[in-house]
Amino acid sequence: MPKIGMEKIRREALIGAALQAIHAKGSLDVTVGQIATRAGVSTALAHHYFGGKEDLILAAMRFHLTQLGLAVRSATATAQSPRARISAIISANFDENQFSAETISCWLNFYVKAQGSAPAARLLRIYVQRLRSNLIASLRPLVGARAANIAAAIGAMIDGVYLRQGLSGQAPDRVAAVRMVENFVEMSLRGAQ
Amino acid sequence: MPKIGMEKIRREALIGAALQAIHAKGSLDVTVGQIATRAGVSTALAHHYFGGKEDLILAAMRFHLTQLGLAVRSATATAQSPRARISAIISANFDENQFSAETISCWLNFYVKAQGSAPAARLLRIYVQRLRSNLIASLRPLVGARAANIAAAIGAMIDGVYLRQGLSGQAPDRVAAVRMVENFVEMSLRGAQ
DNA sequence: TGTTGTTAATTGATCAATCAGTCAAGAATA
DNA sequence: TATTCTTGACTGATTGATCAATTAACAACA
Repeated sequence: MPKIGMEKIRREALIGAALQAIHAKGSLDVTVGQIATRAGVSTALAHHYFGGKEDLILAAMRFHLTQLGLAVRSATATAQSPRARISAIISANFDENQFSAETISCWLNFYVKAQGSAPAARLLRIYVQRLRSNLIASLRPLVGARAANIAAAIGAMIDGVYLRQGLSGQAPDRVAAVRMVENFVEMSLRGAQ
Repeated sequence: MPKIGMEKIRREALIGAALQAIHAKGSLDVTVGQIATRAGVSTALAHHYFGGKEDLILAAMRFHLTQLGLAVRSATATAQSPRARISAIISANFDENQFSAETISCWLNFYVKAQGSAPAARLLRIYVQRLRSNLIASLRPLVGARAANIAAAIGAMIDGVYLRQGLSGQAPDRVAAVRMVENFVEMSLRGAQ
């Protein structure tokens, strides 16, 4: 029963289905057919709206990138100090939506995809860059020139926690994750004069 | 011109070729044919010696796991104190062989594979577990009960550095990597009483 | 030494399965 | 009717895996 203005609905459904499928299989090696079926449409329709598998995957990446961006902006909006902004950034990176089993396995797969796909690498670099500049902006008033190094370490630690969470097979522990990174931040700030 | 005793030679050649191919493509999505050609043998021979693609990939994982284990053991052998042993472990994880573009992209792919393959997950957990217990053993005399948390953070940071190195596309900077982790260790030890 | 049988090593050819992408035609709405 | 939406059916290409057949090394023996 075709209706008017289905494009947006279908695209969103297909992106959601792609993310589900990636998580379910733990790999980007999902067929367009599996994604389409999950979205309740035909393979041909997926191609019709996205042109090809590659573009569908990239759209799924962009979706998560946007979600994370929104979470960070929302969390930092109410922060009243540089220190509070740092905590808000960290907290947003580990919030319920980002630090879930499904999202984690998708990010992990995107990282691997980036090794062989220039567009995917570009998208991931946006994430890295954005996190980095957000952190540095908040760190500089507190630690000056050390901001860059500390930001890099925080970023690596966050990514590492994601990586290991994906491997553990256990339910993500947001509190422990935040505590680990916050502890590092505290030590880094204390180490500054 | 078949000779006797080729099995060991062929297996090593195929494992090496698999690692090269994985790095070259940046993905585990390499065909048995590509690997076999790189090793200078036929597809059928690869199957003959490894049973199937899965086993060949797992053998390649085991190879890196062994190499890393040897590097750590060799580095810690001469360490005269718990603190020195920690540095030796970190240094080994970032030595020339481990922290190379080829090895990094392989590890990254293995992490993803572990999400959908129980045997691969088991192998990776060996690595995580071994690093963890090595670190804790050396940390406990220095920081007591905080050892477990610090070890987890060090492990996450190491993995995170690998992850980001894979994405950067630049030549690995071992010195900077070691400095970042060592700096965290220093802060953690100073934070102990 | 020459002959013969046995085992190890290796491959070309091929199969069955899977998949991304295409297209023309059908169905619903305006 | 024109437009939008949707799909079944199909294809060209790829891939992991299999297997019968070939070649060479080796061993026992005459």
